[in-house]
Amino acid sequence: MQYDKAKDQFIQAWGTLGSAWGINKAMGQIHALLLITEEALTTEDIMEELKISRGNANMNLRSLMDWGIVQKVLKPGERKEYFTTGKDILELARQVSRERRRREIEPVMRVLNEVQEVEGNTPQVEHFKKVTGDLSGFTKQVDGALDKFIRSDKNWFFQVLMKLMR
Amino acid sequence: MQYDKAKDQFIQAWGTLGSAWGINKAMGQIHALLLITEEALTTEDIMEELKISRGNANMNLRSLMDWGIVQKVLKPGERKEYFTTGKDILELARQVSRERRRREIEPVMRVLNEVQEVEGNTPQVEHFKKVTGDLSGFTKQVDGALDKFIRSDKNWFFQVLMKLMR
DNA sequence: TTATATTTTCAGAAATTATTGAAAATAAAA
DNA sequence: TTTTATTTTCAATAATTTCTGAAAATATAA
Repeated sequence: MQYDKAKDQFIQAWGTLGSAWGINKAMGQIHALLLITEEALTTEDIMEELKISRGNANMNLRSLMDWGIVQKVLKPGERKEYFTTGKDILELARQVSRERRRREIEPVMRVLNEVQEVEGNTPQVEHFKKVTGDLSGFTKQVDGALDKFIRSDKNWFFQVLMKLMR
Repeated sequence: MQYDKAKDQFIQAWGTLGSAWGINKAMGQIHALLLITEEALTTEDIMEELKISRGNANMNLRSLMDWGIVQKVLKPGERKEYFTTGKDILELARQVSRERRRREIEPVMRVLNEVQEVEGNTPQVEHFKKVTGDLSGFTKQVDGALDKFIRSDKNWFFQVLMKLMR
């Protein structure tokens, strides 16, 4: 397979995966492009490669920086800003976990705790408390494991995976 | 907190969480409603509770059945169809994992394998192979662990979580 | 200071996704 | 069979999200 073809397929796939997981397609594509490019790129490079507008590129680069997975690089004596992303996949997974935990798991846990305060002891209410309690318990467990993963080092992760597989 | 308020908050939160993870809001809300309702519900019940149209309810119920997390219940002597969802949260997580694996992880792994076949040995191509190779390796590991989880029983899961936490 | 390069913003347009509602299809009952 | 209940489909519409492009803001150089 030709490099340009492979590159395009990868960028496309990364964008599609993003969409399926609630991430803007362009955001996924920019990330993919930065991943496979060793050097940092300018907004214009990205606009050109992905055929998107300046506004679009700028907005999604900002989002990626908000997620903490893309960094601005300033080159001495250059006026333009360059962008790059870390190439360590495990660190990437860790950062995405960290953000999703903060953005989605935490709010859901807050609601689950709140609604547990429901009044009454009809079967209906009891069932509601049971289900939301179960969800809350499960979420807490996952959250704890995720926290451990986020704080962990490379070795820990692979050791755990090994344990899991046996 | 009043039951109706708690119920509404929970349904709302479940819909929002769904959206953030690439699942249609109404789908999440229907699932939430079925979760907290012990008895099976008809399409009309759902339309009324969530104030959505028949088409919408029908479409999203079908999607939920495609995901394997909602079941049709036929009541003897009744013409209407009823719908319900399993109340076991761990089993729910397992089923969602199973489907996401099939729908998203598998296609991505296929692409990652394909693009590894890229020709050339320029630094650019070498870097591309390195990054997609790393991604592929990471994905395989996660996929394996997920597979184990899907096939596992309740005890296994909690034992693993315990190990993870210590 | 003024000129120039670069980034950011944001209103409007385009594209995508979700929803409605009524007609068509299906299935059970009479 | 016909009638009635119920589900499914789908074209039209609405809502939401994404994208554009040009103007405004910012920053650097002259």
